[in-house]
Amino acid sequence: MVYSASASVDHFPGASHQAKLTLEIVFGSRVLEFCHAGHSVFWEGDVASDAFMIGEGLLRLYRILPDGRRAITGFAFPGDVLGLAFHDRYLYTAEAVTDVRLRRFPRRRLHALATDCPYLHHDILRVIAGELEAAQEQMVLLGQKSAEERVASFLLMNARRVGKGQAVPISFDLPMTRLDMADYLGLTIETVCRAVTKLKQAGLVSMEGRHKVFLHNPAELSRFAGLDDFELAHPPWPKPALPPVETDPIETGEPGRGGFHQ
Amino acid sequence: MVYSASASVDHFPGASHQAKLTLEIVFGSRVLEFCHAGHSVFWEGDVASDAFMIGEGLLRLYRILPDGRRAITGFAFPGDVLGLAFHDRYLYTAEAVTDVRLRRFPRRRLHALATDCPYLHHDILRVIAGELEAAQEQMVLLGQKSAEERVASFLLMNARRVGKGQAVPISFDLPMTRLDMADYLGLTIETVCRAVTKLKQAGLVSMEGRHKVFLHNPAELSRFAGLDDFELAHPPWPKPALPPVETDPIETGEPGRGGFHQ
DNA sequence: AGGCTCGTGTTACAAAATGTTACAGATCGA
DNA sequence: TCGATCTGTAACATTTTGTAACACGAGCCT
Repeated sequence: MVYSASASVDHFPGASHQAKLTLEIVFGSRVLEFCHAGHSVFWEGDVASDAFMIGEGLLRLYRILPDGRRAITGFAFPGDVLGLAFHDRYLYTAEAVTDVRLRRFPRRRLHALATDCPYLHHDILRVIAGELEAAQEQMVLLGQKSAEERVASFLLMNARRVGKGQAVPISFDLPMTRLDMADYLGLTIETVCRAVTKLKQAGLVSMEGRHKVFLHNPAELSRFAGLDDFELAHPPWPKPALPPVETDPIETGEPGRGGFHQ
Repeated sequence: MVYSASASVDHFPGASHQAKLTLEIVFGSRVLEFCHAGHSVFWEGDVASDAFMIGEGLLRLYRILPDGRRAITGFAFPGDVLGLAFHDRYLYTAEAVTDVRLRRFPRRRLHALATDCPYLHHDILRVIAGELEAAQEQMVLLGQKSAEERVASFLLMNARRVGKGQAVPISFDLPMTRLDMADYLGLTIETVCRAVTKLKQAGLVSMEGRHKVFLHNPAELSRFAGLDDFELAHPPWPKPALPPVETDPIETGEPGRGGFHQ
């Protein structure tokens, strides 16, 4: 599935206590492998033998329904780590959108190392927490947002990768196709196009070719996307607690909106 | 936010190597706390100090968008553990649908214990992998499935909790309201009602009151839900690998559907 | 270079699904 | 029992999709 430049080298024998291992260090010990655009790194249902760290390029992560519908559950960018939180088998297929360079590490051994190294353990949790946060965000998007809000959110999500401090207009590439965007956002290709057109007509966005995007008013776009503000659209942390935090240990919770009384 | 029956007792001092700790054991050392229906265990944005294991009852887990829309990202049932994979703050509000009994354990200390105990470490990963799998499943549901498919999937998801081997008709309770179901499935109350009505008219489902469900033809319902079969609808594992697994280390990946050539 | 062709992207309009609104019936707790 | 809340149904409005036609751009061939 992936072309290996050479045999793997292993710098972490046995289970000795490693002082300050991190994912960066652990994966850094492994050879770079290559995967060409359109080819898969692994398939949904495969035994999840390895975890992967992306070095360069873009992966689409997807599942296929029995009748052929495709759901893209995420994209993997450089620096992302895949496969830490799986059961025995991969939950999705990972396919290269562009040519990809990545490194692999045996999943079980990675967790064995983590048992001996608090740094690595913490690093793994950080990655998994990120995955879960992304999944939550996506559930909100898919369940509650309109087509245009989804597209706006998607653009902002990608803008975030290029750094927040960047001057307006914020520009970046979208290497994936419109079909990828549609399958990720739970829309059709046409609806994605229409939404992009509206955002362009509103002067919030412009494009150069099909994959280069400019955001001319991130703040307004954020409001449009159902987010409070561009800066808050993503970590460090979205927004402060909704109501004041209750610290009283005795029976202080408020009934929520639409509180349930049975 | 939660009523504590008494002060907590701690059976796990220091960082000594504990041979066979599990989540069950660790949480079992803590007192039962209570949270009444309609009240919250914690709020989105709170500092995530504790993890929780549900003893009895049902929680709804949700986030609120700036304009007031509510997205339920999941429900927590007895035996479920919450809060293992968070960053510093809770990603969602956890609110009791029914009266709930649960136990808490400091999150950081839980992970510290896991560093010394492979059993516990494995147990934590198992839980997190389950969370992520549920999130993936939900993303597919919200992004790709029709209203009726979503409701059918939801019923099957709940049916699974009562055990697979049960005789037809499979019966179980749905303690949550229609609004909860709607906010979980990305629909309105009315659409949920319409879908339930259609399933009843098709003879696949019947109800007794609003919260008791009977599934008369789980296999057919599964097909209807966009799943292969009821038994395969959920773990042990959904379905076999899509194509035969590739083991050749040299450049063997097949271009996927809609392969991208740039 | 010119011109073809194929995959991809865009737009318009009709069709379907879902959301809204309104109201009647059912359920549950006080 | 009552009242409040939740649920179910129907008519209508809106959003999204399906279909189809056409535009664009990269690569290929001559």
